[in-house]
Amino acid sequence: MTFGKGCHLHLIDGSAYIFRAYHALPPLTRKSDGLPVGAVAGFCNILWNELSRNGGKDAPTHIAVVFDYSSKTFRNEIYPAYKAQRPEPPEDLRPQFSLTREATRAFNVACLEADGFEADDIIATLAQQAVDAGGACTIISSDKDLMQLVGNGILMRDPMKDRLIDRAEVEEKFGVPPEKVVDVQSLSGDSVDNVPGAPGIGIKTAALLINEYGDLDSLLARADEIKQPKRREALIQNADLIRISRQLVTLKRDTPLDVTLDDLEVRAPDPERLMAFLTDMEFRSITRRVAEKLKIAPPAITETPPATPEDAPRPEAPPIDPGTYEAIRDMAALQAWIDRIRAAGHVAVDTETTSLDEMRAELVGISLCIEAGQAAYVPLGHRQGGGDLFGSSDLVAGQIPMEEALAALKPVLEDPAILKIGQNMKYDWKILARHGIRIAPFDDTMLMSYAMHGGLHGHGMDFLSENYLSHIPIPIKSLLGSGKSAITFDRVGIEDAVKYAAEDADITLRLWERFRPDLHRARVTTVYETLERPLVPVLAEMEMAGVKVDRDTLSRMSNAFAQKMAALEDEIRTLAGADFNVGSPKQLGEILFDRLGLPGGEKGKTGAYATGAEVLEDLTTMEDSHPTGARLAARVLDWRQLSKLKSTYTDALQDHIHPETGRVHTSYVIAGANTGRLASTDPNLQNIPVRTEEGRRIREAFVAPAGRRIVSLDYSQIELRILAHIADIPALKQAFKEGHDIHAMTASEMFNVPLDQMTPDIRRQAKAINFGVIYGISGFGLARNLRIPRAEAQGFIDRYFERFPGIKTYMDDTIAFAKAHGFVQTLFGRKIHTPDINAKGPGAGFARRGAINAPIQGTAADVIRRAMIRMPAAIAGLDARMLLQVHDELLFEAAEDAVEPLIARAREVMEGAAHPAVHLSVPLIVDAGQGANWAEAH
DNA sequence: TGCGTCACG
DNA sequence: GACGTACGTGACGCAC
Repeated sequence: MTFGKGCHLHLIDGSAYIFRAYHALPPLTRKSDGLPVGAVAGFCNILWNELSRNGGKDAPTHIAVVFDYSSKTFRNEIYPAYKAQRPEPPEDLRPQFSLTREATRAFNVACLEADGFEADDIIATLAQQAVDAGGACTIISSDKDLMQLVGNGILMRDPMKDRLIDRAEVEEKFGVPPEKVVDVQSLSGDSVDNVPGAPGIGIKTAALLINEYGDLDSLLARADEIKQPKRREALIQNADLIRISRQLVTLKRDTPLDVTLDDLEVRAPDPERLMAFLTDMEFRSITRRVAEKLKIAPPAITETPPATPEDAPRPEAPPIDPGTYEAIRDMAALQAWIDRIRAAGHVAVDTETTSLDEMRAELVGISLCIEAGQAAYVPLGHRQGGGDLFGSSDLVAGQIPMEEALAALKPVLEDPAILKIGQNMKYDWKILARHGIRIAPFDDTMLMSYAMHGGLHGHGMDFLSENYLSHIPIPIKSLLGSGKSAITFDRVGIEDAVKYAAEDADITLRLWERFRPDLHRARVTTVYETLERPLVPVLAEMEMAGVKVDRDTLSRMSNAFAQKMAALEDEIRTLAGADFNVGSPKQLGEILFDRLGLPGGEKGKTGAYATGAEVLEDLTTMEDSHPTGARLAARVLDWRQLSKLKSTYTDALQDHIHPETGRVHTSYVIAGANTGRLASTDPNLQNIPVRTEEGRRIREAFVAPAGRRIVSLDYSQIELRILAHIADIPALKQAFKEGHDIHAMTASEMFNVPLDQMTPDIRRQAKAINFGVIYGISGFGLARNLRIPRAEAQGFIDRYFERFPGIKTYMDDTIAFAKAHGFVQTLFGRKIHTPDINAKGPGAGFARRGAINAPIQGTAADVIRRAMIRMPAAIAGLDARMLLQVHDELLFEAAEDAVEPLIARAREVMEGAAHPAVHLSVPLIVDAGQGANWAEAH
């Protein structure tokens, strides 16, 4: 039904519901595992009451529940203090936010939120759309901030008092009609939300003034006419603040939304899905009430607490049998599946393509799964086996035309009320984005596993299936072959493809069913929902944007390197007196230590001499005793540097320039690094040289297109700042607050050297110690790094611990925590498991240092993830985009006149990224640069 | 495929 | 008392 005259939209203020439910009910926890669910129970009750209200003339034809997305909105850009001193939600409420959204979907009601906007803005926008379309709208809320909307077909209803709020009611509260509520609020301000207003003027006075002068602008223009001196001055002095206040309190009626009114049509809940949710929450009375109303038998709720998550009772699922999967070959069959998906409210999705490179891959088919064992595959791009010289060939018959199938699936994949489930969703998201489809909302089983099992094992589907479902999936090699004779998926026969592809969707769905309750039990729902899942579209957009790389610059550098290398090779062979492969460590070792008889040759476990940079650097100091060997070692070091730069960078990067975009598109691995860091692959753009002058020039090839600039922002000393906070070191915190040179301060403290007598060498030693602390310092490691005797290094460490005793306490406490729990945590709750922490032997050292480092490195990783997730909304409207992340640095490309505002906004987001979840006791500082290329910007 | 090496934070 | 060690990554070439 198209929304129009006679339609009635109900908009429920979900966030207000949650807080009301939370405060109205005693703290209630789920019996089996103690998960706090009181607010969810209250929310379900209110929502169910709302949905079961008897018809009548105000019965909704369309309905949605609207939530706040986060505490940071566009209003913070206008006025940073806005809602800033809002208290943190209580600890036992936080995990319930996501559950209420799940509840909303379980009731089959559209669940809306928008990054950068308040729920009130979405409500204002949809209400306006509803009346513009000739329909009516009822807002279910008692929030006074929404009262400005009342009138012209928009009503409010207080859900608690069950009372209508009409124009008269608003006028009673504010002393003015709804259209002038904004004017009154601008003057009176709001101490709870930190809206400044004019000091000394409350609602009563404000209404009086507005009624006298007509509206706010007239009032401000004629402020000097006010008789009372205090009021007059308050208005004249604070005219700007009042205008800012107006911007803050005025609800945005044109919030960008990805749904239309038609998407919000009332749908009956799917009894099975709703019951599954309610029984999973262990809500006895609501389950019974809902079951009665739906005329079904209420399922039993088991309350036996599981001994461990692994022993939790699992619902019976049929065995995985690829023989039962369906091939969807015509629109009728596809439509039937779409209907089933809509009824289920969720679907596991997997795309099959011709390549693992999302920017080059062509879509071949899509598999779908609604419940365990119920899976299907839609072949779209399968081709005849042979093909001509150019690899092109005809499509196999019996496939729905791709555009037609995608047009039918797009509304489902983008429907806010249908949850899409994937394994490594960033891949499928990018493939479908290239066909104009933006998947939302979604869950990702890989990221769920990462949040729960980080540090325990990998999170690829094959491993997860075998480990958690005891099922080994069909190997892709059995279809594609391997090596030179490997084929692409479009050449796989459709019958085989159905089995393989649909099985993947089936497995994904089963993993999701299993992981969903586990996520709550492991207390990592917030990590998953705030640090993992929202990163997917952000990274996908960055990867698709790519970074422009200038081929000519790289090519010229490659040629120059080749010439220098050839000259070095000649010299090396002359010095060696033999022809050998300089690139072979084995041959080089034999030349140095056997043929030339240099001392210090040590063979490793493979029987080869070690020839690493450290070994060669030692040899270069033997100019007196072994002049030939010393010079040979020096030349090899030079050659190695050039060889690295050429093979890994100037040559390889050229091969990664995309033929159509002319840009390099890396791929970030979200669930790769144990600590929460991202990893960059194909190519790795997180290790582009910078430490040597020659290497740094490679960054000149990373350029901005004409008229644009590269902008780089990076956190200054973020890990040391986090260490100072976590370990609570007053001296370090003080130094950061006052903006001192932290390494110099450390040196001064440790070596009793006044700051004005600091030498670079003493500072360098202190810097090495500071880094060593982050890495889980050892006397041996520090000695090797500083090239000093081990006893001396140990003396430094002892002294450091003496001066900063909190560091030692942090280390000991962290190890003890890891031994007791089997994991350590970041400030944001990310868990990093430490399975080897109780190991005996040399492995124990690694595990201990890893446990010390992980909370620090991981917290820094969490901070920049939070910044990245907020960044798109923060820079919306600027001609600028985020391109790369390098652990503590974000790289952007921007139009020249957008550079300044970009730096201002991005810096604010990055420096404030820990808020509001964590209040760091040290400031985070971000440095910024810009230029025509990365070398200039950094 | 494993190892050594070396690029980055 | 000896073991072996700074933390976290990915890509390349060689040797098997």
